[in-house]
Amino acid sequence: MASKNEATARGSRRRTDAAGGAGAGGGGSARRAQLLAIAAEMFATRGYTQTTVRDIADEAGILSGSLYHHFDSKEAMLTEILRDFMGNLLGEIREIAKAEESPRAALDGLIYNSFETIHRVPFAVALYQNESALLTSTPEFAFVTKASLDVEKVWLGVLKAGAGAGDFRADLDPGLTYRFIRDAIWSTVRWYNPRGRLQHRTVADQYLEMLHGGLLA
Amino acid sequence: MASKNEATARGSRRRTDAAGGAGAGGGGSARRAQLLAIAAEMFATRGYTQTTVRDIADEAGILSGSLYHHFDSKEAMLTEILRDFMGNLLGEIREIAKAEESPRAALDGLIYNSFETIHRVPFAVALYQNESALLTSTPEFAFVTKASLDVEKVWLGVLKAGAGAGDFRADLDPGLTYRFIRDAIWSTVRWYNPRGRLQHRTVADQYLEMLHGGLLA
Amino acid sequence: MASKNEATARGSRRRTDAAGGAGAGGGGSARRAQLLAIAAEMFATRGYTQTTVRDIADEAGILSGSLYHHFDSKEAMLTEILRDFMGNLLGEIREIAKAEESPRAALDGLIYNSFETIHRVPFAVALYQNESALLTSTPEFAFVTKASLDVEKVWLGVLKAGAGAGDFRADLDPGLTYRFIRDAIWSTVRWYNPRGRLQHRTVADQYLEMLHGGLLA
Amino acid sequence: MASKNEATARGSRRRTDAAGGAGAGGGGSARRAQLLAIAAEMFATRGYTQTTVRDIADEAGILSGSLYHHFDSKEAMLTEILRDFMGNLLGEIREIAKAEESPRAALDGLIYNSFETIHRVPFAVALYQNESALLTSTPEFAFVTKASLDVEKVWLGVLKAGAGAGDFRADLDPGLTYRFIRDAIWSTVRWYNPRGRLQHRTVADQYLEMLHGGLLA
DNA sequence: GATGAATGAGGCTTCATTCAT
DNA sequence: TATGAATGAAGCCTCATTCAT
Repeated sequence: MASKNEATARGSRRRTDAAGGAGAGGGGSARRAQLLAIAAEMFATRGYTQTTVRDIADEAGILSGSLYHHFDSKEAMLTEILRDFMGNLLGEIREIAKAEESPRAALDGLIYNSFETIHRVPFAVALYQNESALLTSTPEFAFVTKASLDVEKVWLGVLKAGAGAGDFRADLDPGLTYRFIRDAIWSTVRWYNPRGRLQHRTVADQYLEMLHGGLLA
Repeated sequence: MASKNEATARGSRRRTDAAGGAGAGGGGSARRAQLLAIAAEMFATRGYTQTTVRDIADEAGILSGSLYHHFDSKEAMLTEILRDFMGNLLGEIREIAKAEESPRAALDGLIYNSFETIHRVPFAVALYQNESALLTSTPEFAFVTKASLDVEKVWLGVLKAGAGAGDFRADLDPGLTYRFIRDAIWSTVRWYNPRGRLQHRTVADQYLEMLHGGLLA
Repeated sequence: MASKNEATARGSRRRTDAAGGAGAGGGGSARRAQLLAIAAEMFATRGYTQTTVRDIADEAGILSGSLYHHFDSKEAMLTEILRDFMGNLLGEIREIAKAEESPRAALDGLIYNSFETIHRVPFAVALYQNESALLTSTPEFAFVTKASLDVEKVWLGVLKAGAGAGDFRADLDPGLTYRFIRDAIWSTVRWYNPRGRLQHRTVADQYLEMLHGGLLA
Repeated sequence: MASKNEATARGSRRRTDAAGGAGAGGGGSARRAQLLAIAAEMFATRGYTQTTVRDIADEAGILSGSLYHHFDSKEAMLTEILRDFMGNLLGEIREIAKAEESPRAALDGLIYNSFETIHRVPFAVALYQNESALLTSTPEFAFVTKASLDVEKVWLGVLKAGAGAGDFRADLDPGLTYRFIRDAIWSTVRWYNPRGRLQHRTVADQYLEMLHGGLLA
C-alpha cells in the first residue's frame, strides 16, 4: 500500500496525486497514506461500521472534522483503500498468469501471490473478506464486485487451461474448484499473523501440498 | 436451530421458557422464535451493525419498542441466535465423531454435516462467518470463541487419529489442515444458495473429492 | 395509611371504598392498600419519576399492566397516597390545636404529632418533602399545596396566639418561625430511622429543648 | 461556583481545562460554564429526571446532540455541578472554622455563610437538597455523600468545642443539634427568593436569634 | 384479577458531516 | 492543515398505558 493515490470520483476538490509511481512521491500525500493506513487497520479490525471517524482521527492525533481536509467522507476512505487494493491485485494476477509457462506453474504462482498479499496488506484483504455484506449491498462499491469477477476470470482461465492440458484432474468443476481454493486461501487472513512464527511461505507450501495431492495417504 | 429457548443470561427480567424440550416445544414462545429468525436473516444479510431494531420490527410488523417485550436488547438477540447455533453444532459434531467407525468416515461425516448445517441454517452460519470482528472484540461474545475452540478440538481429534491410523497423510500439519478444511467449507455460505440448483450434497461431494485426492491429475 | 380509599377524580371506573373507617374494611381493598404501600415506599426511596410502574408491579409480584386494574395511572397512585396523607395530617393537627389549653401546649403537641407522623408514615412524609418540584409544578397536585397552606394556618394561629399570650417571644416573625420549625422537623424524615435506636420521642424531646431554650448556655 | 472547570473524571475524551484558577478563568470554556448554569437551574427547578437534555439544549439555543460536544452525558453535567458546589462549600467552611476566634463566632460564621451560599448559588443548593434520593442511590454520586460527611465534621467540631468551652449548652446532643441547624437552614432554599424583599442577612439574623435564645419568652 | 403482547411517545446518545476561524 | 462548535439524522432503549384473552 505504498503511495497509490487516486482522486475520489465525485467532483472532489482533492488533487490527483501526480506522483504515483515509485520513488518521487511528493510530501503532500504522505499524510494521506498515513491516514489511510490507520483507517484500513481499524476498518479491518473493528469493522467498517463499528469504526467511527473519530476513532481514526484520535489514532491520528487530530480532530475528526480535520479528516475532511483529506477525504470527502468516511466511505471515500474505504473506497480508496479498496480501489488501490483491487487494482494492484488484478494487475499482479494478470502478470503472473501471463508470465508462467504451464497452468500448474501459473496456479502455484497465483497461490503464492495470494499469501504474499495477505502478508503484505492484511488489512485490505480482511476488509475485502469481512465486509462482503456492505460491499455487495452498496452500489458505490460495485467496482469491488466487478474487480472480483475479473480476478475470477484469470483464475478460471488457468484452471481450465490446466484441465485441458492434463495438469489438473478433469472431473472437477472449475467453478467449484476456484471457490474452494479462493475461500481456503483468503480466509487465512483471519488467523494468519504477519509477525507470528508461521511464515507465509510455509503456509503456502502446506496449502499447496494439500491442494496438489489431497489428504488421503 | 431446534430449541430456540434459552433464557437470556444476565439477570434478565424475561421468563425462562420452561418448555425447552426437543422439536416443537411447548406453547411457550413461538413469537420469540419467529422474531429471532427474522433477526438472524437480517443480521446475516445486512450485517449486525447495519441492521436496526426497527428493520427487524418492521419486518415483524410491530413497533421497534415492542421487540423489547421479548428481548433485553439487540445484542441479546444476536447472543441467543449464536448460542443456539453453537450449542447445536457442537452437539452434532461430537455425536458424529463418536459414532463413526474410522477417522476417515468421521471426517466425511463432519464435512457432510457442515454442508447440511449451511443448508439448514445459512443465516446463523453467515453470522458466525461475517461478524468475526464483532465477535472477537466484544467480551459478551467470548462464548462463541470458546465454542469454536471446542469444535476445533473435535475436528483435530479426528484428524490426528486419522494420521495415526494411516487414513490421512502424516506429513501435513493437523492444525493447518483443520483450518484449510474449515475455511473452505464454511466460506461456501457466502455464495451457496439453498434454493439454487446446486444441491448441498453435490457441493459436499465435489469438495470431498478435492480434499481426498487433490487437484493434480 | 390504614385503608382510606378515595375514588380518583376523573370518571374512574373504580368503586369508592365505602368502608373507610376502622375495623370493617372489606377484603376487596386490601390489595389496593398493599399496592399503595409498595408504591409509597418506592416513590419515597427512589423518587417518583425514577420509580417505574414495573418496579412496583415486580415488587407486588404481578405484571405492570395488571396495576391498571387497581389504579387509573401511576399519577393516580401518588395522588391517592398524598391525599390520604394530607387529609389525615390536617385532621389531626386541627384536633390538637383545638384540644390543647395553652398555645405552648398546642405547639408542643403539634411537634410531637409531627414526629409521630414521621415515625408512622415515613414514606408519605418523604414524598411530601422530596417531590416538591413535581408537586408545585403539576396542576394536578395543587391540592397538596392547598392543604399545606391549611396546615400553615393552624400552626400560625398557635404561634400568634402564643406571642400574644406571652408564651413565646414577640420579637420573632411568626412566618419565619413557622418555617424554621417546620423545616427542621420534617427534614428529619431524611435521616430518621423508624427501626433505629433513636426513638422518635427522644428526638422530639431534644428538638423541643432546642426550640424552647436555644443553644446558648 | 467560582471555578467551574474540573475535568470530568472517568476517562473522558474532553480536555481538562488548564485555566482553572480563581475568578474569571482563562479563555478556556465560557460555553461550558454557561451550559452548566442553565442545566443547574433546570435541574433544580424541575428536578433532574424531569429535565431532558433537550430542555437544556433548547434553553441554550442549540440541538440536544450538541451538548455532547461539551459533556459526556447528562449525568456528567450534574456531577460537575455538584462537584464544584461541594468543593467550594467545603473550602469555605473550613476556612471559617479555622479563622474565627470563638466557637460561637465560628458557628455564626458558618450560618451566615450558609445563607450567603443559598443566596449566591440557589440552584446548586436546591439540587443538593432535592435530589437526595438520586444522590444516595447512585454510586456515581457517592462523592456527594462523602463531602457531606466532611462538612458535618467541621460543624461538629465547632459545636463540640463550643460545648466544651461553655459557649453552648452541654445538655444537647451535638449530632442532633447539627442536623437541627443544618436542616432548618438549608431547607430555606425551597422558599427563599434571592430577588424577593427578604434579604438573606435578615433571614440569617432571625434564624440566629431563634437558635441562640429559643422561642420561649 | 391477571397475563402477554403491543403501542406511541419520548429520552439519551452517537455519529458523519459542515464551517467559521 | 487543523480546531471547536454545531447540525441533523438516526439509533437503541424505556416506559406508561391499552386491550384481547
